[in-house]
Amino acid sequence: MADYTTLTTPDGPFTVIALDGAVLASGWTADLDELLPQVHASIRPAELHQVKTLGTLTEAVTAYYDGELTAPMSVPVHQKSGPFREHAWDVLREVAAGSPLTYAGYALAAGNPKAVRAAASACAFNAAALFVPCHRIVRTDGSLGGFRWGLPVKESLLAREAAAS
Amino acid sequence: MADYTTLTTPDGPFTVIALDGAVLASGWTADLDELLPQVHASIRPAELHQVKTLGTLTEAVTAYYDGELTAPMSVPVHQKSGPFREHAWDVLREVAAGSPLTYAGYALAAGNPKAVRAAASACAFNAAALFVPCHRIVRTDGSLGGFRWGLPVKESLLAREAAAS
DNA sequence: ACTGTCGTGTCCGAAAACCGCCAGTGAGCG
DNA sequence: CGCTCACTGGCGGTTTTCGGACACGACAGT
Repeated sequence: MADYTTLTTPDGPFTVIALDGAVLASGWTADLDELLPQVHASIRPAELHQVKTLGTLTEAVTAYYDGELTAPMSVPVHQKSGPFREHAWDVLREVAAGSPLTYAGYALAAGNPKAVRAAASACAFNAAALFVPCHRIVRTDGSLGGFRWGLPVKESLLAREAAAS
Repeated sequence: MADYTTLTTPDGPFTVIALDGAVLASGWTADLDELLPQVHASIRPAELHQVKTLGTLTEAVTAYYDGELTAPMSVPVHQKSGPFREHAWDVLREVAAGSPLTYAGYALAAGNPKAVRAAASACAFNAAALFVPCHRIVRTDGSLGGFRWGLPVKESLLAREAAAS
């Protein structure tokens, strides 16, 4: 039985699903059916309970939009996959706002320069958007690449982080 | 971190691995490497700690060999598999000593008369020998069938239980 | 009698499909 | 000649799918 809440942001409604104080999934949508399937089947909650706030988790989001860009990086996140992805996600949380990485650079940082495509998969299957800042990875040629929650949101996030640094 | 202990029986050394008072695995061997792989990977303990006794668990075994054939049936057992097997294991614990069942009869009792082969698999993958009395299932033609700990042990157990009833 | 075939649930290994990419090509254009 | 752009093949980790293997027994065909 996990909790969820939706809050309003400049980029639209942002929903967070959490269990035991750790984020299971999050993204710019108000639709749970878009969010739940991203949670690895083995830890997917059977039931959800709507709450007004998730304490430090929701605070981190509002803090982020108030300019404290590092706030979401320190909340616990719980997601499962293979060894490479899990490590890659950890690495991703160390990437600083305002200095985006290319997919190739990200693969390198994750310890396997040749695993570019796998690194892109790690981004694609990251369920905890914002808390694990997959939006900070862009293509080598400077174009944005993909984003589950829409490229406009990715662009907005990057612009906000670039402006603050 | 689970506990284990080995005790001596008329049928040879018998080892029990237990966690939180429930049997994880057991069998007529003194070799942990024969026992551990039987525990479902998702609940397999990383480390083992040898103990002198496992309290009621070891008492149930000695009681059994003293003639209290039902003693092992009431100790908690913890093992994981698919729905059919888990149910089949529960059913198996209700089979009385001294009145062995055929594999076919066992499949029937487990609720799926056609799943004879699956029932045999349930026996084969039962990790908690004696506590879940898979030795009480024999072939339709009266021959013993298989037994992970050696057919002589299976025969000895059945003879003991037949004599007492 | 003896031999083959199928049914059933679960696990295991191998193989294939999937991808939020990228570097190397070759054609088209000014 | 220099540039862009569309196309292609290759890259690696994970998930999904598929085919076989089993502690057997009933049945049909030799």
